[in-house]
Amino acid sequence: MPEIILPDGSKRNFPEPVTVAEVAVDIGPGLARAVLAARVNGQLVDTSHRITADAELTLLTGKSDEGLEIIRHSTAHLLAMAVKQLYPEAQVTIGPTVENGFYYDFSFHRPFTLDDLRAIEARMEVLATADLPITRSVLTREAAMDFFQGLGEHFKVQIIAAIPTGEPLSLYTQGDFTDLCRGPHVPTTGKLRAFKLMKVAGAYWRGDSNNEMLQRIYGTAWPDAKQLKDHLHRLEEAEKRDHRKLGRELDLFHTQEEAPGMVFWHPRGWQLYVTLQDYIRAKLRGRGYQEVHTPQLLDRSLWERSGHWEKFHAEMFTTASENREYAVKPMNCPAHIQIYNHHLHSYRDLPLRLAEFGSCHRNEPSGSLHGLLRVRHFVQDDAHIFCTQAQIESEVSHFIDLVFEVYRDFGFTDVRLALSTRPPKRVGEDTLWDQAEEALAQALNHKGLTWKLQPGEGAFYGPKIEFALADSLNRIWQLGTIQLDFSMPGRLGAYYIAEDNSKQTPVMLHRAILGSLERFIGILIEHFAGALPVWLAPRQAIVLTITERNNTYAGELARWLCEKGFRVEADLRNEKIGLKIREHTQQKVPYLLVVGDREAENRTLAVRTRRGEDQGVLSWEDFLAKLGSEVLSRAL
RNA sequence: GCCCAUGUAGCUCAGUUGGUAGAGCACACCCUUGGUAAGGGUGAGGUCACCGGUUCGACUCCGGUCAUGGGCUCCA
Repeated sequence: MPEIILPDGSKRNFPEPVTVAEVAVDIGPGLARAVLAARVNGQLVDTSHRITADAELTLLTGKSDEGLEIIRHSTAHLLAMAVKQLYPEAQVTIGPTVENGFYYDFSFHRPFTLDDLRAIEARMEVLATADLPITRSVLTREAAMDFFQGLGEHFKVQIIAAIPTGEPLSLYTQGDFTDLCRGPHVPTTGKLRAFKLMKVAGAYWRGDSNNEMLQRIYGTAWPDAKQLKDHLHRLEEAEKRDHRKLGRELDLFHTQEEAPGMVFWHPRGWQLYVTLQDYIRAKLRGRGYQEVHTPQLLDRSLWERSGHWEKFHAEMFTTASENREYAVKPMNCPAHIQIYNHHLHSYRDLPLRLAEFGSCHRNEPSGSLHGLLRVRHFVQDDAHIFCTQAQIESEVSHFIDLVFEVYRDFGFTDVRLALSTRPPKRVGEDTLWDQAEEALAQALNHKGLTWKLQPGEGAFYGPKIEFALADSLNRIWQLGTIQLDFSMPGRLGAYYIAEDNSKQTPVMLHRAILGSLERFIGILIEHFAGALPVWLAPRQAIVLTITERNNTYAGELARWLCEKGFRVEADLRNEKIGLKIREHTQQKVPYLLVVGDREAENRTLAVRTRRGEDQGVLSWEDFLAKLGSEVLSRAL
């Protein structure tokens, strides 16, 4: 006699055990059609699940996040079924859901082509239309192993072998296809109506680069056709703001074959770069930082002492000259320690904060390069803080404040924090790691911040706090970091004289706010879709003439604004005003200042924004004041 | 580094069983001096990524290299 409590608190009584599907029918035919799975007393189950005792029940449809997950997971099974029907020799492995969709990895003797993908998708459509029931069965681990052994699915056998003995395993069957799966799944394949296969890619079995390369097919799936269409539209929009495309269109930078992973900054891109550097310099002012600059090349022996050579020499660029071998610096810390070591320090000197726009080169794997977001030459807004154990928490705390302030200036308010702790391969005593991890956690907790623990993700020399943010498309980017280092100062002989006249090794904090200027600019471009706020825009305004009669006046105006400290150009070409408006709007210049005979006569300018708004006719001084206040307030 | 795809004019792209290349935009010159998202005409511009092979002949076929793109792995 189960009594079922629904999420709205209402109760329904049944004389005997009922399935989830039967409850849905009891509530209404619309829900009966829409229900995909359910949560019974917190447990996710299929609609065929029989409820035998009193229970809390939530019916899941495609409208809920959980329902959507189930749709995607079931679509992955549908994909595997189609692949097995078309290519019986293909071996199935795993098929989880991912953001916006799913993938399924197959082992196959040849790569899947785009034609294969189309054929598979067509077969999936057929199987979905056939509306095959999806049924669950439970087998012992041994029986399941025998079953997949019999099918010749060796990867599934390996998966089962990795599951602890004694656990019963569930299998899901639809038509002639059966897959090992925890479930739940939609009741029939007909519930899968809006999906699309997106791409095929390689992926290592179990994510290990020593293993076989599998064929991964990615797909997207949604509750209905409209949501699928919207998703595809969002992808198109994201493509439009790709920083590589905008970098070319806005003439900011380029890369070329002769310097893979290294950027040629064009005048406008470099203007942005310098603006960012100036901004960071201004932020460091008054916070006790001192800017330094160190060599690009340092003798190999220094990197051996720092420990980097052993761990990273394959990714370091080297050069030899006059019987010496140098490494192009991949990071700045050993160089900053040299500056620290140049003087004898008292505990009274600490904390000592050395900042550098540190130019670094890392020979990243060729396959990982990506526009400005993953490069081989980049400049970090780097700094190293030398301090005592006791000063760690306050230094970390001040840094967190600084990071939040900086991100807010760019309009990023959704900042996410993570604490990464000791990795398996590391240097330093565990007691040091205990203290270091504790100090970072304390700093976060004392500020009342929420943060995520990332066990094993720390650097080899110390734990770190990572700062990530969400951009206008809700994509997450990791930017800033503060890392504790109990190791390198000791290895490179840094010390200070403590209050008791003893020699002590300082703690070093590595920290960056933007991370690398290159990467940050890439993120900014995509976040703003190229329409940078006035304070960042390479060209803040452009003066457009109606006829060549107005050239002298336009030139005067542009020069005056430049002298006042703004980035303004004049477009004196013999072209129609419509063309000039179009071109500079596309170039996303914030303000277009139109001057014709009327404006020249009255010494005014007609203001139009890149968004097409007419802001009327202003005097020189009024426009200057407007520009000035927007730059000062960093208006977005 | 691994898997797949791609590489033709500054940009976006055509080029159909192998016979040394086209368009639009951009560029140059000329006409036009026009008031808020493309005025008109003429012209110039390519070692078809690079190297090698097959062939009488290769942008086209084959092999290799490099780069780019999408993933995987990695990311001090």
